[in-house]
Amino acid sequence: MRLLIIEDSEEIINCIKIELEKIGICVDTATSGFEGEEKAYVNEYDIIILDIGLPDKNGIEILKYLRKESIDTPVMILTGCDERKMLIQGLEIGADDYLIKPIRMEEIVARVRAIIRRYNKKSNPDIKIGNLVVNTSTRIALYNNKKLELTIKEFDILEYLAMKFPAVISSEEILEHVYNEYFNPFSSVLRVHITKLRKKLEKASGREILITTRGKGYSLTN
Amino acid sequence: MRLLIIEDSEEIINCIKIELEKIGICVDTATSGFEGEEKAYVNEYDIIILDIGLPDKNGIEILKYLRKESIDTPVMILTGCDERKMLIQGLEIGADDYLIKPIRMEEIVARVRAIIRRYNKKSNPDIKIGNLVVNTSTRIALYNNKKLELTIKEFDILEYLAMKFPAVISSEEILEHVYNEYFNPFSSVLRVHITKLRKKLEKASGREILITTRGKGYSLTN
DNA sequence: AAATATTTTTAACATACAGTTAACATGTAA
DNA sequence: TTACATGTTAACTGTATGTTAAAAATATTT
Repeated sequence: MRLLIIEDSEEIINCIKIELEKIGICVDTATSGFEGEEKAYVNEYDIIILDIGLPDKNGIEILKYLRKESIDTPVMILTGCDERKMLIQGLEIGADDYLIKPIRMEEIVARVRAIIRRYNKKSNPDIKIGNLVVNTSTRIALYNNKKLELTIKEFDILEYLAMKFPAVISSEEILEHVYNEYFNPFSSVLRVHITKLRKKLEKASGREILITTRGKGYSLTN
Repeated sequence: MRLLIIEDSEEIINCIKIELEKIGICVDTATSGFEGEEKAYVNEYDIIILDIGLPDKNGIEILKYLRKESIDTPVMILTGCDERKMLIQGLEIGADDYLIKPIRMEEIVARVRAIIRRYNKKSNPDIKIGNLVVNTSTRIALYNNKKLELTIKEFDILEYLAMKFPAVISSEEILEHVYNEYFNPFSSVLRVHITKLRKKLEKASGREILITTRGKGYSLTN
């Protein structure tokens, strides 16, 4: 689960980030409207928390821009009590929730969780590739209806490859989605996870499911 | 089992709360429409009891809002005898039951039970998982027809896992349904209860019944 | 109302496992 | 052959979960 906060106050950012990371959410941050738009455009987030009162750019503009680019990520608006008018506008454009500052942290956490829950319920969670079934909401993967015992990271990787099937996905892209923005591209974590995941898939299917295309990346077969 | 009452009369709230807590339901309360919406949005309830005649906000509005946010928790409407028209509306929008004030308390209890059963699509209150029987109305759990001596909290946890069998349920979700809104998600209570419950189940069955799936949560086997 | 027993919660510590790192191995393309 | 990309293994680290004992809260008995 990956989230973007667009908020100019470093203090607020830090509080939110710490709380959300505690519950296993991967948090990216942007301290200006432009940076926020950029990141929201380039990366795929599950939730965006958006401050309306940014110095360089109006939060409503950002929201409009996102919806225009058909980025339909749920957006939660942060607003000071003097910015109520904008809030109404925001809700009309399609924000999913709002919070008025000053904020209680538990409240942020509770609401983010609520959004995630609802989002998971709505979306159709099964991805099927041949005999492989990946359920994104229960986070269970089956091969020939037999459960694969995957760790969190292994599942994350499999899920991402399954979502993008049959594309060949580069190591960088996988790392970017499974980790937050500050991952180390020279680390060997991914190679290790790939090895383990590949073994589990091969054991369950008796054949090669996770394929390497040298110089390009990884993909699944059906 | 966790329930929310949205009702402006403190007196009625207290009566209902006391009665329902007697049968092991964990009750949250809201004395205004806004507070009710807020709580229903943030927390996950198994049932909501909703008064139609609230001072600040029409009960029907609240129900509409909930359904729009795809909160599909069963809702039971409370109504005075002069508010019949609204009742019809409520049922159309998707209320699950209604009661006309003044209310007999046994009736509330009976109907709440009925809703729980209907919601779990069960005609009798027994949940059977292998040799384990969990009776949600007498709150007695048997293994091989022998009674398990469980405390209230242990039973609550077992009941919730049994209701969701064979799913793996996260610690958070269990806490959210077994405790009221003021629980601390970083506490170790659940781990302690799980340890004790697990021991009792193991002693009665001679094998492992309550399973941990690291990173995901707990589940029962049959 | 006090004394006692039971249950629940807290907190400190123990353990097991997933995640990561790093060193080394292997394979492939120029 | 060399250089680089990818694979493998094993040790290390950090985090999630398990355990225990004692404190706090609650229920029960006297």
